[in-house]
Amino acid sequence: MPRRSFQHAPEGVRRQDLINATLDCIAEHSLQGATVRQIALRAGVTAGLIRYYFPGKDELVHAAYRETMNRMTGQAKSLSDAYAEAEKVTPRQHLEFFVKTSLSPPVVDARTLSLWANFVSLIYVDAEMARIHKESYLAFRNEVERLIAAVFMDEGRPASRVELARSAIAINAIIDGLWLEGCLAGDIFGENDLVAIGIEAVNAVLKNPEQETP
Amino acid sequence: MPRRSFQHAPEGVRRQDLINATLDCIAEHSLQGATVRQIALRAGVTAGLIRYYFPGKDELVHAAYRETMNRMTGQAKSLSDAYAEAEKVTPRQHLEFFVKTSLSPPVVDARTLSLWANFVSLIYVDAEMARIHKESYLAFRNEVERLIAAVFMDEGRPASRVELARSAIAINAIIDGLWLEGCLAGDIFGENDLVAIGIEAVNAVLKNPEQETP
DNA sequence: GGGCTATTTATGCAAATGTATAATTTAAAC
DNA sequence: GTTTAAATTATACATTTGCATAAATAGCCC
Repeated sequence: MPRRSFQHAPEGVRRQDLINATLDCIAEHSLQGATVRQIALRAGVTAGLIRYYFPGKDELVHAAYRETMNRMTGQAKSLSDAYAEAEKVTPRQHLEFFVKTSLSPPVVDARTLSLWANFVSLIYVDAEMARIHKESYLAFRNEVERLIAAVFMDEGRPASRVELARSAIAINAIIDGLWLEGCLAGDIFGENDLVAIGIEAVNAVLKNPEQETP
Repeated sequence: MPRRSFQHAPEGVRRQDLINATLDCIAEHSLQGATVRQIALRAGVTAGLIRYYFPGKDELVHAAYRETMNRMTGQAKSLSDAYAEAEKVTPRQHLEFFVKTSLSPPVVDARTLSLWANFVSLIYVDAEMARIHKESYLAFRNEVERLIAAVFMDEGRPASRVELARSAIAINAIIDGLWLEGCLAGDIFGENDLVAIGIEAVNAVLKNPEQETP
């Protein structure tokens, strides 16, 4: 009885295949359904191979998490940066486009949320997952803060360090919250609604220069 | 060798014990760590008993999810309703208090987020979990909409049905997003910061009567 | 085209998991 | 005090899980 035939995969692609298969399994059947056998089946290899590319299943999941976050933040950032570069836009338009990208597919997507929730569920169990989370969270928030700082600067509004941070937190929350709603109940409102509401809310928060009413 | 001694539990308490034990296991060790044996150990009973109170493990998890969402939305709603009843407050103050409650412990809490993420990770796998999610999500959003409608009414601002819905979505997003940030990175900003930012952002969104700039 | 090494398959294993079932104990009913 | 029904424990079972290891294959180097 001959063994099944196979091919040697080129540099790095088998590794990537395994990561993609892991993401598929997690998104569709949750972590419980992402067994080494299911992952291997999906990747078109046998289960043993996983341990050739990764020390263990945990490390494969770590890699899958990093991949997911890189895709999510990368998508929004690179798309809106390319847009800002191509056309001559104001910082405010740049920020708006960033919001729009963050609130449109494929960032807003049931599958993306499923992956995200599965990974977040491991943050309190696995220290490495916590590290990856913290890293990607700060990356996203810094990006938001950068864009807001540019808006303030451009519009000649001096903003203190803490005021800037507060705005970033609020706007980050708006994006995150709408992203959640869009992913979870995407069928309820149309895609454009989400973007419009997001931009409107962000502008409302930014418009708020004086606060103290004595 | 005698069996271990035990007590008959009063009506409903054993069931509740099992649910609480399940929540503990999930919060601390994720769904993977919430095995029937671990749950039983935590509840101080033996594993077989679970199947006396629940048809299977799935149904126990469903019950645990319902419990969690009831606690979360119940907390914010009942606390702020009691507050509104006790003192004579304006609808705007009522809304602010609701925001405050939603952005303070125990709603904002690492454990709560851990539970929530674990449950959400099952939404796409388990139809009953999806039902529970949809139900509790709509309950929360309706509550927000109700509070906002009262504000509009009180301040004599006629708001169309869709305008109201849009405000509710945006404010809901602010609460959800800040809740997320607070749970995930609670150490970064103090508890009061979160509430202050939330109220400020909500007011900014509400302040925004006219939109179209021709 | 014959070796050589990296890559891949195949098989096995011990531990863990959800569930089923029978035996036993508690405590309420009478 | 017995009887009896409900609550609980104990044990067993078939599957599944991650991992280890040995055998086999593919494709490059010379």
